[in-house]
Amino acid sequence: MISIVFFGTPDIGLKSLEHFYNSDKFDVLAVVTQPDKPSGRGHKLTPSPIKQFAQEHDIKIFQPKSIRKEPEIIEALRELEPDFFVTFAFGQILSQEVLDIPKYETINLHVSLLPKYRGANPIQRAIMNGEKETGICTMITELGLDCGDICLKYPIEITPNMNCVELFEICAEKSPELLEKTLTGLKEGTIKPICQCEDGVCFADKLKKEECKIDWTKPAEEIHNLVRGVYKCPGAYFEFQGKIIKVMETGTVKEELQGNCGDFVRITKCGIDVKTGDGLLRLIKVKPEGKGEMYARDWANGIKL
RNA sequence: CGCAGGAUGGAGCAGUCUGGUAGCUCGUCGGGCUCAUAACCCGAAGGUCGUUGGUUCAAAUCCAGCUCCCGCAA
Repeated sequence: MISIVFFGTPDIGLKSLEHFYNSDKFDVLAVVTQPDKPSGRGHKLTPSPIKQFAQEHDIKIFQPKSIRKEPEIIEALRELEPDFFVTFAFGQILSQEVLDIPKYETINLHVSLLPKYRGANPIQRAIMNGEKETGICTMITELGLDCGDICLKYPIEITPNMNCVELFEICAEKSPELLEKTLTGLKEGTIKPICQCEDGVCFADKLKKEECKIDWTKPAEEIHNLVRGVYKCPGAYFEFQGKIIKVMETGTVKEELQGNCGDFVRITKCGIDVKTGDGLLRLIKVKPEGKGEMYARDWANGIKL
């Protein structure tokens, strides 16, 4: 029996927490998650998905504003005498004092092939940059940003039209097994964590809203990568007649037609072809402000393009 | 009580202000044209206008409640 405390906030970690909870090899002593935040329409106070799971299954919950500055919570965690801390998209930086609590280690799961894409938005950034492959890996948590020694890696192929939500799901799906192998391997001493090579380091900065606005002078391929990289969170968009039009699904067309960048140069059953800096971008599904998701063709139809 | 928009045949919309026969562009089905088509022509089916109540001779339209969808913001 391996005892753990799970640190996580969004739903990408749910499957992993669930796996630990249901496994008879693990004992989830507690969950640490971000405080409830006002969210959604009406700004209602909403608990994190991890907290909701913990509530439903009577797992002890800690919600520090900042775990480094709350000695009572640190003390309470220490009294649990856990074997491991597991962090997965927790959203707060731990202190050395916290890292030292577990009997073995504090393990972080990061959704990239480190040392590439350290930081906040590795999944989206990998797609935006047109990567063909990414992955998940477990590491010994150290004070710096995603810089600890690597335990295990699992590569994941990024297919040409995959969007970030699909990739999120694959990562969430594959994580429980990797975490389990990591913890059991570390406990048995069969895993020797390896230092990250500093050569390939790059960072996945937090997404800014402005980055999601489509620049039609860029190549179609690049815009396509943006669209699927930021799909639904928050979504690539452009403005049309004063309204924000989110672009949900696109394709690229290797063809050049007369027109200026951003012009709708052709409308067919398949969608709206937009002139870009290089090639055409085919809008397949869009979501106009205040409306639901719809085929680009239907949108064009309704506004009589 | 954070700020808005919306619900009308299968899809996307107009009509609502100023109450009076349900409209447009697509799709579907049938027929025609064409070497052919995502093109064109002819015809047809398909809607108790989100829901409940109120006002009225008469409500998609005006008034009130409810449900659901959804953008911003956080």
